[in-house]
Amino acid sequence: MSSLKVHNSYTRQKELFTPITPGYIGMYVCGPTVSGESHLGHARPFITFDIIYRYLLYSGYQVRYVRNITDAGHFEEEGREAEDKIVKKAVIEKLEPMELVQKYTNLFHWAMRKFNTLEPSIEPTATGHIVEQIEMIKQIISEGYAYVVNGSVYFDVKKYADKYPYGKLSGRILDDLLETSRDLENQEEKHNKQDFALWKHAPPEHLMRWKSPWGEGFPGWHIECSAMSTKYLGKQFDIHGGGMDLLFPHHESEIAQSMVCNKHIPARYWLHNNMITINGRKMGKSYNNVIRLTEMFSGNHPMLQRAYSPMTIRFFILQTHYRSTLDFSNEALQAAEKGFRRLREAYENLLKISIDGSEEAGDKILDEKVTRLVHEFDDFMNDDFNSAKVLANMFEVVPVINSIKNGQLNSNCLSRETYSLLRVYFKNYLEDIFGLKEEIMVDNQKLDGVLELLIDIRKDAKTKKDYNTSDKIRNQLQQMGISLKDDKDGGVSYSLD
RNA sequence: GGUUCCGUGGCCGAGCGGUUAGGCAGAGCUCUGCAAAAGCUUCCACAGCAGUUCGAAUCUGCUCGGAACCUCCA
Repeated sequence: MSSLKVHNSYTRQKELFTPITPGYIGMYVCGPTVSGESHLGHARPFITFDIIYRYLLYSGYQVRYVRNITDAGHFEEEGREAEDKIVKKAVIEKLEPMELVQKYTNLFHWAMRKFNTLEPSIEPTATGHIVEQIEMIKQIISEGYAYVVNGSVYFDVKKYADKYPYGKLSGRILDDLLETSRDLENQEEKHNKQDFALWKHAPPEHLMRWKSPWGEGFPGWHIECSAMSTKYLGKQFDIHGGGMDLLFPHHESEIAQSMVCNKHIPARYWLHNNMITINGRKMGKSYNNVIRLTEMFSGNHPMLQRAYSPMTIRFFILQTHYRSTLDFSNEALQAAEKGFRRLREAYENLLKISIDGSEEAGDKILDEKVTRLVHEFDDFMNDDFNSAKVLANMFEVVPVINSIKNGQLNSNCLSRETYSLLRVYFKNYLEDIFGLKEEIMVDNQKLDGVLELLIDIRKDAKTKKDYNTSDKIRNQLQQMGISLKDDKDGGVSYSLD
């Protein structure tokens, strides 16, 4: 079997992945800012890194997956706004800041459950780690890489860059930053434009505030991730993930902070997912083109022709490599929905086929092809998590499965061993790694019973060639969104829309 | 302006030197009481121009078009 290679943003290369401690992996992923509702764009990193987390588990690693909740709000770094976003919104909605944070945290968790993502091992909050952040800032000051002005603390990027490679991750050159930095207000506190805040002094109207050695204030944007990743994963860990738009300044600053305190680059492998675009443009609040997850699931948005289920979206995201942009459109979502259903039904057929396969494959060429296609799953995932290629191979197997189910292919064309290989791999990939669960849950046994009865009555009618009755049953069920399908093997199956 | 990336068939998307990727849609056929599903077959490609090479969607150069980051951003 091949070994795992990942594209490391830090080196811009695909590298062989070797964990610091054999068998164990520490992974930190930048989580949501719970000052508002998550949109489709936010779903991508959390689904992407969920797949990565699941694949690492599948590969036999013991993984500690840390994903933070930013509940202290992100601040206008340059201090353009004297108050943080969460507080602003709280005033508008007349809510306590923590009430707002709680509301959106709950909503986020609800969406993650819908997407069938595994819970992280630790989900630390920024507000719960103020002490750690203050300690880290103190250390940066004592190391000489930060300075205090009017109750705020700034990181001295220029000084840092003399000794460390600032800008390596994001491919930025310090001098360019100096020239191109925008002229923003309230910058006079900073020694240099590219310096960033570690701690901000809180003006009197600011509700979220904590005591610190520099007066009352709140933490800067980047320090929480440095503090929490160090606390839970150590001075150096294996994987740091997030959206590409976080490369600069967020992750660059994170590296600088951790470098000063821990003398190590925090993570060995930096993985970044690309953006979801809409009409070729990044989905983001600045562009005013977001579709919220609640809107995706309900279809209640002007750009949506209808609702799209969480699994459809998950499948949609999986069909593309995580480092490519993914363009949203109704057409693409509907194509994903149909494709996913076909794959899912083939999987169910695979489980239904009664194996009277022999030791020897009846069709050696087909058997070898199927075996090869399945064995490639791991190779593709080991190649920087290429889920798109895995799905393509799965779809190549689909006609084989369906043909066997329909009797168009003899069931002993594959060897017994190949059948079990198929079952094991489809289960591992579809359920465990890709997390694509069946959505149409007929958990209601009564409904199941009623349908069985109707199917039975219809079968009798058909035997008597009473097609009026049989068609009536099928057509009316169809109108209710229940499709009856006469299978080749004489059975009848149904699916709910 | 700086840095980086991308441009693949009707749509979405893999591929990164030699292969039919794959999905959705379209066409034809098979199966079927009809239908749906399924199966089989099939049409439609690599932005443009030049170069390297036995061979390029894949490498190089230029042109055109688009995007991300440089500011909160997944």
